[in-house]
Amino acid sequence: MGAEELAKAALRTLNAEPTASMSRIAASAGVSRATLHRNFASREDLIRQLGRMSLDSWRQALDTADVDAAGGSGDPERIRVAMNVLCRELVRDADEYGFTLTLTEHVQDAAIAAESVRLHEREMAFYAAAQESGLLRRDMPAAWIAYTVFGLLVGLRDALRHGAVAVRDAERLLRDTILHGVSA
Amino acid sequence: MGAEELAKAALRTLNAEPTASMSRIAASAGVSRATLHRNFASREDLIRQLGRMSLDSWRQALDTADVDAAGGSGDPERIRVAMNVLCRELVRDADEYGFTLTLTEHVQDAAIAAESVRLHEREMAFYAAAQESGLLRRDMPAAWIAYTVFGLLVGLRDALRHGAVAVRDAERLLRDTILHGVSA
DNA sequence: CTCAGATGATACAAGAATGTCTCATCGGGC
DNA sequence: GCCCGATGAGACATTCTTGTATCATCTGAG
Repeated sequence: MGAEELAKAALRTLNAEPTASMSRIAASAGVSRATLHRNFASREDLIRQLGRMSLDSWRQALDTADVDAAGGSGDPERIRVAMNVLCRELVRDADEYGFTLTLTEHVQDAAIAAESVRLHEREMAFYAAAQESGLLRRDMPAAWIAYTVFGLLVGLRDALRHGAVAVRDAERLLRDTILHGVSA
Repeated sequence: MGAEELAKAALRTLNAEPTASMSRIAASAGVSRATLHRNFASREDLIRQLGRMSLDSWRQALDTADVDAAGGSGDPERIRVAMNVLCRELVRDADEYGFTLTLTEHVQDAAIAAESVRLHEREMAFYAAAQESGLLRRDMPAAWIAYTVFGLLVGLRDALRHGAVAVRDAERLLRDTILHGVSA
């Protein structure tokens, strides 16, 4: 089993059990604790790599949605499309990297924290552009919109985990709720 | 320092640092570890009591909003008022009991898990009634609406914690976003 | 003042998790 | 068949946390 697979196995375990010990993670992955430690020098190292994977996935979501160019263009239609793509990509993230959403250990690593802030600001700038273009309402801070999306991702993660919503409905529900809320 | 104050101090510490040890909790509260243990036999006991406090607060929110009677009445105006009150109460909860929102240890205690399910269903029934009365959209599962509110509370908690939004704006932002989303 | 109760400081044992190490075993490539 | 690398099993020391116990000190009520 390669380091990549092992990391994903660890991710699955930690998604279900965020405080799982190295023993449990190894057992769930079907390898010995020794092998786990051969691939990840320490628990901190493992968490850090998972954090990086999560940030990579987030960055890829922003890239795929092309938020920078779309935001810079100011074109409402283009921004609308980017917003849709972003929702789709973020749903995938929430499903895959769920536990990193509410993980607090990450902040300890300066590089990860810095990258997290950078992506957060990139996303926020996009929302600000969407506000200016008239796509999103202007009577809220762009920062709050970012926290809205984040929070709804957490809610979606839990809803998926508890089986309250089906995966195939996830994207529509998320996008609809972000944009229009739950009012009739 | 009474047990009540101590619990609240512990709550503050755990809000900032969800995995804080008993030593850290005691130090943050300004008491010795011995005193902390005199008030709470074990860490599990402390967490359980905080969980109970959180659930009490949640139940009180539902009670204050009078969701059962409002939902049962089917009166849209009454439901609308209840929804507003519920938002106000939940904002208070998110601020005060933030860390319990994403705490996983609680599930271990059967009584707490059961009560949590009960309140969740109470809230969901209210949303279902709100859907039937025409206040909330019907093209979403009531369960998803509950997760929406939950997720936005998590987002709000973090936004408040990071200083991204002011406490005085919290209620309006939450209610507005829940009901109408962020679209212009 | 006196004393009971609460508190702080400290020590102690038990358990869990971590990180390192060694050794035996297995399996594929040569 | 042989060997090298990866793996599993297990031992080990270390550290952290927890829960308990003991003792000195402080404080407020009587």
